[in-house]
Amino acid sequence: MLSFTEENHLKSIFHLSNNGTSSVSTNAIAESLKTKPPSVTDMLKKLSEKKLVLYKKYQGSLLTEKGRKMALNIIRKHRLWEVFLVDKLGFNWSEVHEVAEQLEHIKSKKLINELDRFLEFPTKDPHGDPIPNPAGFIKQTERFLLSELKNGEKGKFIGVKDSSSAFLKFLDKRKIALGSNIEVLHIEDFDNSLHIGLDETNLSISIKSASNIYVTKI
Amino acid sequence: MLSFTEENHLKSIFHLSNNGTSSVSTNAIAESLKTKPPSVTDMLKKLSEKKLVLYKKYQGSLLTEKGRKMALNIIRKHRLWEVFLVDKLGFNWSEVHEVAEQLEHIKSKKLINELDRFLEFPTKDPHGDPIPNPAGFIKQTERFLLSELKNGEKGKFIGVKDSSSAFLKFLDKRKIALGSNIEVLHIEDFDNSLHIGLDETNLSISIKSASNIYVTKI
DNA sequence: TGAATTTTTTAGAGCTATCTAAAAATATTT
DNA sequence: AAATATTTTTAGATAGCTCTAAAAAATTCA
Repeated sequence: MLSFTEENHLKSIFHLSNNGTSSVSTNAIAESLKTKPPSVTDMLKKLSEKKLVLYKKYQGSLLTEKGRKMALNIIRKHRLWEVFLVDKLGFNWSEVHEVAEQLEHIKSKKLINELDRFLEFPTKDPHGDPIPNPAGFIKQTERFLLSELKNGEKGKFIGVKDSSSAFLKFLDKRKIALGSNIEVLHIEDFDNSLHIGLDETNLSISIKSASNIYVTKI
Repeated sequence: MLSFTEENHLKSIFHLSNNGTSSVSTNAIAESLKTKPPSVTDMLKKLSEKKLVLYKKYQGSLLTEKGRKMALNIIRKHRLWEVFLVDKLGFNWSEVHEVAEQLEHIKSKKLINELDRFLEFPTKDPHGDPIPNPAGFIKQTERFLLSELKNGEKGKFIGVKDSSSAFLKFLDKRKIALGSNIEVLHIEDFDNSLHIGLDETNLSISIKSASNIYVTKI
């Protein structure tokens, strides 16, 4: 039985590691959990002993298959509760996260399976993220280039095609980050450049840039 | 913001004190929480500093009005979640307690008020216990133990005294459910066991069981 | 009422999770 | 490649909740 803190660390590592595929730095985990690096180091040792992460001093940490399954289970619970809050209780999608952060730690297999059934087996949460199945399998949603989206369509930024440092700096400067929601507001006729909505701001990017950005439709 | 442990102590004191009206012994609290008396003493000092209980060494403890309100709020949440689990997720009423024990500690006013509305403002939980309103007011109906009924009297089953899972299973097996109408047909002289009429069937139950069943007279 | 019993508290320790300050390792820059 | 900066770990401390063992107070009973 994992503690809340252990579960939160697993979840954080999962999110920071490209769904458990890459290695994550101690500082990144600390920042995402609003805690300090020494606390994370302690926890990594603990999770390593439980065979949930592979941890080597100064070398970052990587989820094991077991750890990845556990993280997916917590994420499954989090996202199902979000669906419940929005669909059944009328929460706004921006209000659900904090409450789901609490509900995701409730321990009861029956509860979560019955909730899943009650919600009629949803496949996406209110933010458009996929809900893992009970076995921890996550259906990869089809990805598109931002340049393939039509006027008015919305996408979530999930990756880049060519990850040259110049392009990554370009994205940083415009605050286009992994997970950003992007709406195509207008496509310019003469140069195919895109006017896009990003959080509260609007900006314009070239077709070349848009052809380098992967999104999932939401 | 109270911790889980603090909330559990308040709830325990409330239940042991006749709805917050009488004083409760340290040992009784320890037993009900499956913890040891020294832990309870520590907690009583803490709750006393927060003005939630009146505590004097060796004299037991009594909820303050503030403490009583807090206890009722936790009980409200517990019972609303029980209704949700039974009515919406199809839990058996003997399975809900353990999960509700976890759910009752979720902190979100909006969550519980929306849940209340979603459930259409129920007034009783699946065990027949009244659900306090948001202000902590609890409506009491006059209730009797089945063992207090005389020959020929009829009652409606509204709740149990001790809701141990063993006893709830006992009731399930005999199809004695909330709302069942029970008639006392005969009281056996030598062991005080009761012959009762239940819907279309008759059965016999021990005085011990009858002392655990609350009814309203009808 | 005085002795025995029970209840309750105190004292002291362990475990988890957190922190700050300082040391060690790694990465970056000139 | 050496100096500098950053990241990460270690060391040591604190707070919350728990325990056992022993002392203190209250209660029971003979």
